Amino acid sequence: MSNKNIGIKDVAVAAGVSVTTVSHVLNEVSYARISRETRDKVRTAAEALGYGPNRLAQALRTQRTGMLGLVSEEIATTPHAGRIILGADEAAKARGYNLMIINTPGSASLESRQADVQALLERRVDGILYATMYHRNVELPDNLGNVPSVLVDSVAIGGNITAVVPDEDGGARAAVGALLDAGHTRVGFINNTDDVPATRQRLQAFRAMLTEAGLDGEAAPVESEVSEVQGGYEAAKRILSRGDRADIPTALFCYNDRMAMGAYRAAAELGLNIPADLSVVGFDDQELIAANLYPGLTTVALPHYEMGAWATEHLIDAIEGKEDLSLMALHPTILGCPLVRRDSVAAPR
Amino acid sequence: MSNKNIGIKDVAVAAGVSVTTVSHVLNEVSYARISRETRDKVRTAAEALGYGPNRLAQALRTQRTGMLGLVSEEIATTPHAGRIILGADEAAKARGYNLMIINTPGSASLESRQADVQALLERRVDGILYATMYHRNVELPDNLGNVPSVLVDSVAIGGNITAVVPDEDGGARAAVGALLDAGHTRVGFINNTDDVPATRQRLQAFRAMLTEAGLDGEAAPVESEVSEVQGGYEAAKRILSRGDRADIPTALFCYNDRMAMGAYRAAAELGLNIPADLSVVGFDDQELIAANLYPGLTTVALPHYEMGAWATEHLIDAIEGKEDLSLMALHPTILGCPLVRRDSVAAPR
DNA sequence: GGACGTGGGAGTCGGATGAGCAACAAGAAC
DNA sequence: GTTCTTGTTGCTCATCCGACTCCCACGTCC
Repeated sequence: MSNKNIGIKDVAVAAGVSVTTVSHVLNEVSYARISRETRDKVRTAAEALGYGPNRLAQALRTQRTGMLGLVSEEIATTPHAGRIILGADEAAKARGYNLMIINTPGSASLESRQADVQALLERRVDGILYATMYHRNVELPDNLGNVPSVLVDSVAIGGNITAVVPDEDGGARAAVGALLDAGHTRVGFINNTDDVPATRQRLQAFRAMLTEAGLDGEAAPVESEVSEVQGGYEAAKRILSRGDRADIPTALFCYNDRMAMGAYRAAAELGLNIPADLSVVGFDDQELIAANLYPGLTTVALPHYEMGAWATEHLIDAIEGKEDLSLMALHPTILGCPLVRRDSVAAPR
Repeated sequence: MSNKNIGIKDVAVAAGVSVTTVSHVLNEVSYARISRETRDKVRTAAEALGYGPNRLAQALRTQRTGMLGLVSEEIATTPHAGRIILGADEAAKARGYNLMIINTPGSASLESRQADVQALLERRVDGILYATMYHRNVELPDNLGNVPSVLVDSVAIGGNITAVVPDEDGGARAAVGALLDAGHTRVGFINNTDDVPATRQRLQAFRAMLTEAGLDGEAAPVESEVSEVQGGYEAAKRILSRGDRADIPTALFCYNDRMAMGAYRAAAELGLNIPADLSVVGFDDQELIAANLYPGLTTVALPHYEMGAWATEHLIDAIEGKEDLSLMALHPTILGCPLVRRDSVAAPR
């Protein structure tokens, strides 16, 4: 049906009016005074020809493309990027925008990132979303400042760009709280070794929660390893094989779901049943892992979808002049990390 | 530095030449005769101003946007989409193209898909990649025919559009072959219940391999369940609890990694050690699962990255007139599924 | 003769491109 | 040696891509 080369001009001819009129009608220009009959003629003709506007021409003239650039790190290696993209795509689509996506390796140089942004700029995207693969501090290419931009899942070194990040503290508190609520008094923390905000904030929240519950937060067992399954296994092994039986934790808070997966294996090898002998809670809510472990892993969800959507909403607001991003740039916006209850937490024996 | 509103015009003024000359120089137009000095002047001026072409204006004039549309199902719910996107993005970037991505729910209606394609068409993408979340037969929106298009990971009902799909048969043969090579003579198959090409082809390959090896392929145990962890668990439980001890398989080929994960649990409950008592091979190579199970799961990788890249390469070839897609539309192109060896296969006792 | 009600002309966004023009050199004709 | 062709080199003009939009032109009716 819809052949591609029908322009406003063709519609004008078909309807027997000028292109100006067609434009007025189709865009419902407020000050245009056009009779109902003419309007109908135009609409009918447009419909019949299967007319669709050439967004390029439109954009050239109006200086608005209706496109958002999204530069994302490691699209494929973590499932997280997918959820950010999804959140952004749905929010964008809802407001009539589309996404241009560029992938960049986590290891990319600043110049290469700058080139990515440049590509987006040349295509005149109305704004840019800059997403990282995990919550951290990033150095941004300076040409990012040329259009409204929002950072997703990280904050800029040097600040002053609007950013949205997960509530590490609240998430960790929810996780530890679930353990405490179940009645545990001896809980350990299996932490990551990377120097990222999450490592520090989760540890701090862990200790604080225990202390606030009247336990000795500073003395609670903490073991750090690389944040993978193997690291979780080793850390759990250590933490669960301490000298005095009465010192061994009955609950473990793990830095992420992968490490929790390792803890599951350690528990199995030690003959510990989850959750009867040992309660475990993770972090990330990676569906593939958390929902598929046995028993299902109670964990804390990172709001990737929500961050993508939030960033997109506010970026569009800024583009449309409904909001001033610079006002929000002072402090990153923090989005909640809800607890997802499955079956790995129970009361201690 | 690079302010955004510098056009070819500004460069022309700065260099003291006409815009035509600037255009000629910057695009290295072959028939343009311009002295070295002038060329240098122009380049220097462009550099100094931080000039970047307005791709919209360029596209409007040349009828080439250098953009590829990618409509992908369920970007976030499966990690597969991410790898297709990555393959497409890298291939596109290598040839100077960018990707416009639109997500569509697997359940989207034909009209909604058509609207997605329409959005891409209005932005005048040079071609479209249409990716599904798993290998299957899809009904395509008819406006897809308006630009060169390639189907990724599925074939069209009614055919005649170029498509690229995984080699189900070869992959399944590699998986079963690994088991046979290890010396197993009693191997079972845990299959999916969905009516998709993979279900049929893998089963057929399974039986054929056994028969070719001199075993009774038709009599080999096969259990079908929904293709999730739980289904794999149940199917494995059944297959491993058959009447006669001497009939119980010593090796299992699982429809996918999630089902294999279920088989791991069933084995553990039955006191079967992997791989000593039971060898297992999966399908999909979902990193999060396959590499993180203990022991690491030997599996078959789906070539998502490769399919994305292949589709993009050929799409661009078609766009640039180097190739005729209709010649390839007769049969889908099949890409290999390589075996990924980990530690879940060993010789039977 | 203003005020409406209707609608069209033409310039514009930024860059691409075929046609054309000036300047100068080499060769041809005388 | 002078003048005229013919050819090159070097660069510019004008137009176009498709839609938006400011401003003007009609005809009517009070």
